[in-house]
Amino acid sequence: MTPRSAARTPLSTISLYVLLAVADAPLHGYGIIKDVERRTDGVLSLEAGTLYAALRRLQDEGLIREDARARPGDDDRRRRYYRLTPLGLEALRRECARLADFLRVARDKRVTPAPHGS
Amino acid sequence: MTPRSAARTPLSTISLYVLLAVADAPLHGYGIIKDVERRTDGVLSLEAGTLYAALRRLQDEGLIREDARARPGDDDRRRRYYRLTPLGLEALRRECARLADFLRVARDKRVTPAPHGS
DNA sequence: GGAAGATATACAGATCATCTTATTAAGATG
DNA sequence: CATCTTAATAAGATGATCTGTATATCTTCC
Repeated sequence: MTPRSAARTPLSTISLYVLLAVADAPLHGYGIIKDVERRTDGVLSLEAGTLYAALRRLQDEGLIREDARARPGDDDRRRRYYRLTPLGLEALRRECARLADFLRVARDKRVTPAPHGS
Repeated sequence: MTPRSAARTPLSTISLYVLLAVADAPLHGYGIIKDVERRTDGVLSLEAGTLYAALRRLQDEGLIREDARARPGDDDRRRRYYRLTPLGLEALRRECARLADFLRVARDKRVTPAPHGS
């Protein structure tokens, strides 16, 4: 435990969406592509080559891992399921904090409207 | 190149921080580097080559433009000041909305703690 | 006023993530 | 069985970023 090794930061936009896609439940590659597409309204549409390369890197960095048991017995046998590791969750949280900081500055600079009174 | 409404999306992390740095007032290249470094606590430290290449791209896309008049008369003459264009502000706002969406999903998935309640 | 060091921009080459395209194969549809 | 969609993988191209170097200016100090 105590995974002190910091992942490369900041993570790329694609990596962030991949981590988010598998944050609550294991998901397979093709499902991740569709999940990201849907969540971003098509703004970020991952090509297969991009996604599977990213999955390999994220595995190598220990942020996700394959979870063969996550696939139901009656599911498509080609599917390979991935889940977030504790290290991956930690990285995702750290990046979320960075994004929140970014938005806070944007509000201070009047780029985005303040939540309530200005 | 007549930059029409849609900038390449999503913008890279570096581009986002550059746009944010010049969002409220014109700033010169070296100042942008220091601004980004400070804001991210050193997580994102731009090399000079990276920054000036990014500035050129952002100019080509019409998201920023050089503003010679922004330099005070008694200021370092080497400095070249850049400011956000209306198109750049629009792009930055759109990206902020995307980041906010991302964080909303992260909260829903219990990656980050909810602000309050629920 | 000359040397030294920090500031500021620019450019060239290398690296690596992402894009593009193609291939293979399993599952679904008719 | 022919075809479409789903699913994963690989190879080559592209392009953003990284590394290092060069050059010029400004500041400081002796």
